[in-house]
Amino acid sequence: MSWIHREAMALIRRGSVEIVSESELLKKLDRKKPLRVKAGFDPTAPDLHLGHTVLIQKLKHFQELGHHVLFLIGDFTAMIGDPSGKSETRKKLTRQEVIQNAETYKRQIFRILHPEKTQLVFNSTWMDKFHAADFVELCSRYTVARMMERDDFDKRFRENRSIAIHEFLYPLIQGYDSVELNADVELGGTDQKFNLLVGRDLQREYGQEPQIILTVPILEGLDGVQKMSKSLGNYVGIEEPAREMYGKLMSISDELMWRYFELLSDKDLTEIEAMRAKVGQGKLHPKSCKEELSMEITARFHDRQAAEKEREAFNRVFSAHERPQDMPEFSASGAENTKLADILVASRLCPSRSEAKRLCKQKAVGLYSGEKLTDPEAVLDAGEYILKVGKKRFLKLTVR
RNA sequence: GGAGGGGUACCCGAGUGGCCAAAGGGAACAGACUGUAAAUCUGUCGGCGUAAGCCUUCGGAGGUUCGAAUCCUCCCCCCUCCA
Repeated sequence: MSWIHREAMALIRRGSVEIVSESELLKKLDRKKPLRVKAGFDPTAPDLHLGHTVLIQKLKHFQELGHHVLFLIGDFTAMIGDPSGKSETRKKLTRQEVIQNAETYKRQIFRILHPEKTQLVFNSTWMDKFHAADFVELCSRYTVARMMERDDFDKRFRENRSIAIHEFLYPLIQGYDSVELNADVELGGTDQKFNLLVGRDLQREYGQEPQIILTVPILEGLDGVQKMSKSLGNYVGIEEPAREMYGKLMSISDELMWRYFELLSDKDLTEIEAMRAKVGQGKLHPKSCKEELSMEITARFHDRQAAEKEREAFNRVFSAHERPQDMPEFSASGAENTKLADILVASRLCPSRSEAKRLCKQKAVGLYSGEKLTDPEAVLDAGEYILKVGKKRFLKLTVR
């Protein structure tokens, strides 16, 4: 292997779980032609989070190596409906919604990918023209037995749980997309391995050279246990404000921090290991590592300055226990409107009066000076206050 | 086509006439401890009301009853088995 390949392979391997197969990939690289690198996305969830970026970063690596990225939006697949799971059937999307979601995707992925090196494709482009006969033809290229090799199908079958016929079609269509695109490489999460492999088989069936498949890990969410997903609420969206992003990252556990370093950071793996060792020996405080991580990620989606600003704000509020420099403002006037509980609700610091009363009782409401306000019915005198609810909710209040 | 099981608060799940705003767990929120970490402990966790209490909620719509998440009728949805 030439040194150029060695370098390229190192970048490609980083953070990947499996490559099928490396030797085939080397052969493709040898031809010195840009590879066609495919990854598919569901158009129904255009709110990307850090979990998606593991894969997108990998696409970027390929771009940096001069390859061609095909960002596939599975709009045809999505229009049929949701395949797996017991969850409620996903509503069908209109053409209009798909286009709109695609725009959102573009806005989000181009925070990472190079727009000029990325080709957006929709599988409806070719699937809409697919005839029933074509479909039968496609189905004839694969067997039930092979389909049943997929873990979840096998498991569900053995447990007498239902498998809808169309669920078999998804891997086939996804695989056929690779045929249509003549993909050299397809990326996906480890949970996609089966589907990716079907792509290889189908390409062979249709007389193409099989694609290389590269799987990346599924990122754990903020809870450190379940996979990051919007519906579980354990995610960091890539379009979130810098403050949210930085704050969420600072709140992850130390253990999870290393995982995030490995999968999300661009930091050298050996450096990460060295850092981890130092923390283990007590020579380095984990918080400073976490700051570095949070800074890097926040800066990636915003910029260095914004990240720096949030680090300061964070330390100011939570370490030095000072107030943040910017906070929402609210003014109230008239005896009727200056009861504490009413102000808390009107300023949206609390969702309801009951909640406000509860928090008062729990000594969660106070002034910035430290004085606790435990009576929700108290009427505030005219003046300026800085209200604090819990640790992170602040309000600049003016009472007239 | 036949037989059966089920739909309960953000999620899982107990509850089969009043003691049910509804056990338990998870999530979340707050307090203590901290590095807003984790872990742990404590408390809260539908709304309105200072409170007594009132209102809304147990798939949907009706009904029985002094009183229904619980009983009856119809409807909608999910699942399993047999064919």
